[in-house]
Amino acid sequence: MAHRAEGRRMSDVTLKDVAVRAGVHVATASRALDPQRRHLVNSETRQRVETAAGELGYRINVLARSLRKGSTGMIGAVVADLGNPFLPPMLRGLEEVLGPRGYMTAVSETHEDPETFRRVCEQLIARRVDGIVVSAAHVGDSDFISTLEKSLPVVLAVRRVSGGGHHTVTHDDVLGARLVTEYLAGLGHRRLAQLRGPEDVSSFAGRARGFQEVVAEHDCTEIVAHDRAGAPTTDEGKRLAAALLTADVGRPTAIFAHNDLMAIGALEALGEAGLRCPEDVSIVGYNDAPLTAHVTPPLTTVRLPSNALGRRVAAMMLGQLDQHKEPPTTVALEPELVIRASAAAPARDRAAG
Amino acid sequence: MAHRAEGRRMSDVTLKDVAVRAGVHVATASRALDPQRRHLVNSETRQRVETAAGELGYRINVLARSLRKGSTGMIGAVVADLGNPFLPPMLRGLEEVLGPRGYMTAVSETHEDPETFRRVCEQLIARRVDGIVVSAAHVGDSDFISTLEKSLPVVLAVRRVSGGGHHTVTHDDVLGARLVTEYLAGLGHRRLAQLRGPEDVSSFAGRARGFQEVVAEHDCTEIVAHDRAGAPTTDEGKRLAAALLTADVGRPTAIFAHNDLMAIGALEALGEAGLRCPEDVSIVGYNDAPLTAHVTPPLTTVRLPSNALGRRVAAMMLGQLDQHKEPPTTVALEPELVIRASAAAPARDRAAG
DNA sequence: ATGAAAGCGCTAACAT
DNA sequence: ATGTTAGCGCTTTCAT
Repeated sequence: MAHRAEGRRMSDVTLKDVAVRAGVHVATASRALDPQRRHLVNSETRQRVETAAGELGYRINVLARSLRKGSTGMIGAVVADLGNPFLPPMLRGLEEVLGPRGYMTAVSETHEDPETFRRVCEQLIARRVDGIVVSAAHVGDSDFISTLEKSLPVVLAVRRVSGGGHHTVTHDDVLGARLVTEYLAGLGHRRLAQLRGPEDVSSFAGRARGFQEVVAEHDCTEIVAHDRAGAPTTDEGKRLAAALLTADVGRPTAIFAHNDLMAIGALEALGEAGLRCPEDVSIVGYNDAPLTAHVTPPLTTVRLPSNALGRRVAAMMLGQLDQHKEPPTTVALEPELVIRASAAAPARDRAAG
Repeated sequence: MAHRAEGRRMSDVTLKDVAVRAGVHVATASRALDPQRRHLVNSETRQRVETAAGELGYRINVLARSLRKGSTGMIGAVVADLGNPFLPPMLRGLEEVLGPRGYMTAVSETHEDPETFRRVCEQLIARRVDGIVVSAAHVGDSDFISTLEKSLPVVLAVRRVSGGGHHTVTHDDVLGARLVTEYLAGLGHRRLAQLRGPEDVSSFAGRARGFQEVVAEHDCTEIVAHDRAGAPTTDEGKRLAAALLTADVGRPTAIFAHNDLMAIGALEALGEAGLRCPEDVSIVGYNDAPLTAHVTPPLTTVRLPSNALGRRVAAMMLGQLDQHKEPPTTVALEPELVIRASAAAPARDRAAG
């Protein structure tokens, strides 16, 4: 822009310049260049304007347009951590449906920090995005989300907040955990444990609940870890699993890790304890992250329909953008158990014990 | 915004509203709310303005501000695929240095599609971002990048383009490949092969070159795959490796895969051919992606200083933003060989062959 | 079919 | 220390 360059830069070419060169009024130039209104202008004039624009290297100033029109055509996507394997497919799903409708998606990270989360959201509102997709919420963020909703359309993706009342699309984490736990119980396991992720994230809370429901229904025993993961990482998984393996109430025959990283950590802990998977202890993960099929043993885990989730989120956003005043609903998409080799029937002697 | 809501929304509160409520002129309100100019206003008046702003839930309209000031405080980051493991740390590096300087980073994906690439860049320029970080370039994009540079500061990250002449920060891929290949040669391997990624991406081109340099220097033989990967995926790696293992010129004793996914694919191909790694064939990957330490055997690979790269990129961007007219330079950051278990000395009989 | 004029919300130069 | 005025680049009535 002018303030920074000595000479005029291409982006400094303005609609007025184009109009002058084409010998028309800016209003006409504006019409000629807008797909929506080009039919209002003589096709010959339009030609002239288009040529002029091309020759000058004109690029519309979306800032000015947005200011005038009151909308930016931007959707902000706020995610906790781009390292999460389900995010790329989800973001792609968003683009796939928002893009053709003329919206551009901009992704920002919070790194799971509440303050950054708020700052990023405020920032996006200040920039007048037309809507925000929040995939970084913690369960206690309900009031804050309500605040945001006073300013613009919001859709919660992946993570819900307590209380409901917001437009949200999540994975069905309770179901996912039930799938895992029922599979384990069906295999004959009775002494089960879970490696829990941070409970202020609805995904982990849901998995914990699904697990416990099934444990209760099948009269299994939950071997409880005294601790829970600070962050759901490989190291934390290893630490928690190690504690579990030496529990004074006896060790579990199967472990449900709330995500694949912790499952891999548990695998490591097993190895260091001289135990084998799945012969001595079965392990199941969650997310079906890349490469989980290639660890040893290949990890049984849960696959999430993340691309579909992104598309649903986008559809819900469009609903709000288009003024369909649908009441807030939360839809939960069904995950799928991927059976590989890290879980098997418990050894005879242990099952009997 | 007004056009979409029936009632007035919080974001529709304007500076004028604040000024009226505080009983001052908008200009005064503007000053009072700007950290840079608050000292120009009586502290008592400032109080009144701040209170009024707080009560009304005023949020500055960055669109209007940017239009007036001629800069947006936004930096666009254009990446090929968020699934790439080196991107999150790099993006974080960007934020870490750009954030404190008042810039916000917005990430967009191209999915490796040239048309999307151009569209996204144009879009960002239309939105008047202050600069673009391009991490999705193909080697032939030099002219296009030059075009962009006419409009705004550009820094190339990770991938360079042919011809040079742009501000760029990359990983030293030639060095990385040399590290791998020298390690392999040092182990005693003489019959080497590489699994090449798409050659229109500088990273892969560099790795191919480093590999071939060392092969020539150590009088090794490159067993050439007739094919190359369309996309550097596990499946492609498996396909290429399978072909290599049945090559009529005899199979290699070591394979350098241009990334970890292809290396894992090669591991699979080995397994299906009844061969063991590293006893029969050594395999080395690239990127040190998550979980590569946990596959069997743990993958020897190359670790990239991606966070540092992001920070350097940001610094280079700030240099341009701050008008230091440094000439375009390209800096290449050194990667590091991570020795695990997928590469070992070749078996005696094969080494002799 | 085109032009004139107003204004989106803000900041900067210039008064006072 | 505060108010006045102009204008960033565009779109949108309203005239013609």
